[in-house]
Amino acid sequence: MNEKTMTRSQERRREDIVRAALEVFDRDGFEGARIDDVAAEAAVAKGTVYLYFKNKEALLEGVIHGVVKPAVAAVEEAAADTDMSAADRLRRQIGVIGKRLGEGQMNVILRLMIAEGPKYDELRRFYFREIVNPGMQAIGRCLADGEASGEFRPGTGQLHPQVFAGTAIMAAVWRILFDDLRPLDLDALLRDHLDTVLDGISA
Amino acid sequence: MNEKTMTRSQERRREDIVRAALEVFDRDGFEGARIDDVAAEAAVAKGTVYLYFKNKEALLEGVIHGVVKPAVAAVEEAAADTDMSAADRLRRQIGVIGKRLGEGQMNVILRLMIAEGPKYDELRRFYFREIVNPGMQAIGRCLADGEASGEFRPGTGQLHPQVFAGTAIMAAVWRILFDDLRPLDLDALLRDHLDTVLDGISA
Amino acid sequence: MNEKTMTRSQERRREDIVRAALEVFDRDGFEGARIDDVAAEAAVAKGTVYLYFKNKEALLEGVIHGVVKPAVAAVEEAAADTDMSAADRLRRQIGVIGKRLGEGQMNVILRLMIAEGPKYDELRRFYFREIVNPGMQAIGRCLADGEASGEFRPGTGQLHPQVFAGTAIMAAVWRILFDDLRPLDLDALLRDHLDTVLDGISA
Amino acid sequence: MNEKTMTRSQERRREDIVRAALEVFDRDGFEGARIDDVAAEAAVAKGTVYLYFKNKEALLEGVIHGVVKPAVAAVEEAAADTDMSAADRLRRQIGVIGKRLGEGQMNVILRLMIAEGPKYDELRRFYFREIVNPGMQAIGRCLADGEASGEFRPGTGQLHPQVFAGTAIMAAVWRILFDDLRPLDLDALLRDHLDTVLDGISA
DNA sequence: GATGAATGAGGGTTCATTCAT
DNA sequence: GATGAATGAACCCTCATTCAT
Repeated sequence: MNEKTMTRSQERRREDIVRAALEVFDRDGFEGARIDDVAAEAAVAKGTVYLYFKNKEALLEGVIHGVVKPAVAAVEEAAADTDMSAADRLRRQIGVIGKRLGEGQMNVILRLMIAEGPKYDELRRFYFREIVNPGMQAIGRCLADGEASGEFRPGTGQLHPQVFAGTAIMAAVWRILFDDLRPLDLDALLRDHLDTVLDGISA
Repeated sequence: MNEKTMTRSQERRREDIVRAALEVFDRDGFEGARIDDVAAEAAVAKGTVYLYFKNKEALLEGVIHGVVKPAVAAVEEAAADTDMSAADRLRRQIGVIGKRLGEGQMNVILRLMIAEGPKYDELRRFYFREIVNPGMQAIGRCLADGEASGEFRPGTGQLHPQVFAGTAIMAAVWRILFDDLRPLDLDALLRDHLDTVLDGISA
Repeated sequence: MNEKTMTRSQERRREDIVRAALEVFDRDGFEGARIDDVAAEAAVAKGTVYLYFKNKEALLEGVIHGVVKPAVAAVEEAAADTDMSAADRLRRQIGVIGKRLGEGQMNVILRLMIAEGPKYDELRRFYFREIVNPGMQAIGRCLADGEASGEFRPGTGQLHPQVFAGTAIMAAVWRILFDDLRPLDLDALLRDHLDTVLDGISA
Repeated sequence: MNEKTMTRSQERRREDIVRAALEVFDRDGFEGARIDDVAAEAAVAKGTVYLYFKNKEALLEGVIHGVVKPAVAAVEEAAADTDMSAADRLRRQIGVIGKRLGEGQMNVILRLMIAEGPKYDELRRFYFREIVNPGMQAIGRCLADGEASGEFRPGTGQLHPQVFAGTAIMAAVWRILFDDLRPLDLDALLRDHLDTVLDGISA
């Protein structure tokens, strides 16, 4: 099945399988997931999965790419908005990252990456290159711009961007592990975080 | 094998197995780990593993307990030190968490928890109860005490403790996934983080 | 697809498929051959193969028939030549068998027959009836005629024809298995064989 | 499972599996054989087969080695007997080969070699090196010795040994394919063959 | 008729767990 | 208690065959 020559209905089928795989991976983890279940969830025969993905690892890639690619667009779009103040840009940037990670699909991707990434080098590189690095750089630019404009105090541009993204990661991990034990108010958390760190860097 | 009636050498044996399992789980993940490999690494026969742990899940528990229990002590110890200023206590608290998560065994535990936690409820509860919740509470106490003493600005006691722990989690995840692609200076990162958030909450 | 009502181009298509199958069976064996590969080799779609052959076994039959039928004609033609001396007729007969088996397509057929024959009874019967038995009888007639005419010593007519065909079979098997390890000079081998056995039976 | 450190009962188990595999391979061919059936025939669990053979190919090797090795001894023993006349030595040599190939296990091996040999290079080389080449050389020595002693006519030493082994191969193939359609009297065939070729080369 | 995507039974292999020694 | 051979359920993947277009 050539990816370039897929018909409309084939593309839909491929998406069905990716969607099903995401769901099953979320429920059972990657190793624990059975292709049988993915197929059933996608309402296709087991063999059909292998028409679209050459093996289970390719399916994992498909799932991760499927979620990461649109997210890249969102991060880029947030970064492109350069009219606002540095603080507002930072708020927006962190907000986008936090929302994606704290809820929905990117949450599952993070879990898959942490669980399976160490075994699949190319996947780790892809994830770093496409989304993590650009995200860190976007934050870094906000910091540098804010310092340059005098909005943030001197030295802010040198801070690790991870300081500003950490809470979003924490929220994601919390959601994966403890959401039923102690639910987290994502918006309030991100607000606390931003208020605190922005106060910490404001001139 | 009753845990109460173990001889000295049996306890040592058990520890060998736990140590070996931690190593193999770190290398291959929990699902990817073979009991054969754990046994070989511990220099015992495969059947012996089952004398000390009734199945693979129990071995996972053993590994996690083995790392978490001493860490609990460290967190408690850090929290007990109430002579210092709130800021110093917070620095110390975050430092302990960050060091444990950013390097060494707790890093592996976090990965195991994120990967397998959703499948093993009791483990998640244990992890939350024993280490996460106490850690969050210890941070919360620092914040409340600092606010009460006027060291931190009003409202600080209401902030989510996750704001202060997030960077440590981020460091752990980074170490798991990207350490070879972009190494992280853990000390510098934690310093950036603490400087920023402490500035953000200081009165 | 009724074999009687095929158009010219359909017949050509069928032959293409048979030719392709012979090639793939030669390369991968019958069990190892994939219908996909046969179709690709014949430059038709996979489904098309099933328009001409109801299943893989029928394709095997088609391949074997396709090679055996013309060979039958050759054996018959060689047998029909009754003008020559018995020795010359025998030489010719063995030569035809040896050439067919030692090189080219009949070689592949022999391999397929030995590998798959035991599983496909009808095929074995066909092969025996159409080519093996007639071949043995043709040799037997040469021997009997030569004995009757005094050209061969008494008793020659009672000898097993297999004695005279064995070297050709050996050559075929050798070619299948050891051609790269120790190439065989087919003509020289057959000459040695004929010289020896003819000396052995000459009056 | 280390082959050197096997206990008596493990060796017996291994032999059981090899024996079972030979039987199933004989019945269904190598590709058609299911490990399940081999295990059942050997009265062990499927997994046990994999304790003794790392995969199906290794099992095929085990089967072939198991039959070829004792046969090598027989060929060597027959070749060692240098007291007899060249003709008797040749009779004996051909007899040993013919018996082995015409009946019993070597027959199955030949079928397996012809069917699967082309796919398993190492197996072909092993078979050639261990049994075919030594067999051909043993025959060649008989011929050369007989010529040297004047027992055989000049030039006999130059003849292809395959001329003398061919009928045995033919018998084997016949037995594989046509034994039910036209049974072969192996002893009579070999006698015919030897009488004929020995007459053909006698001085 | 021709196509090739879809199907799903089947089989090789792995590995957690058991148990006889 | 310690061992490691034995077990068999489970699962990924292949590929002959079908069938909607």
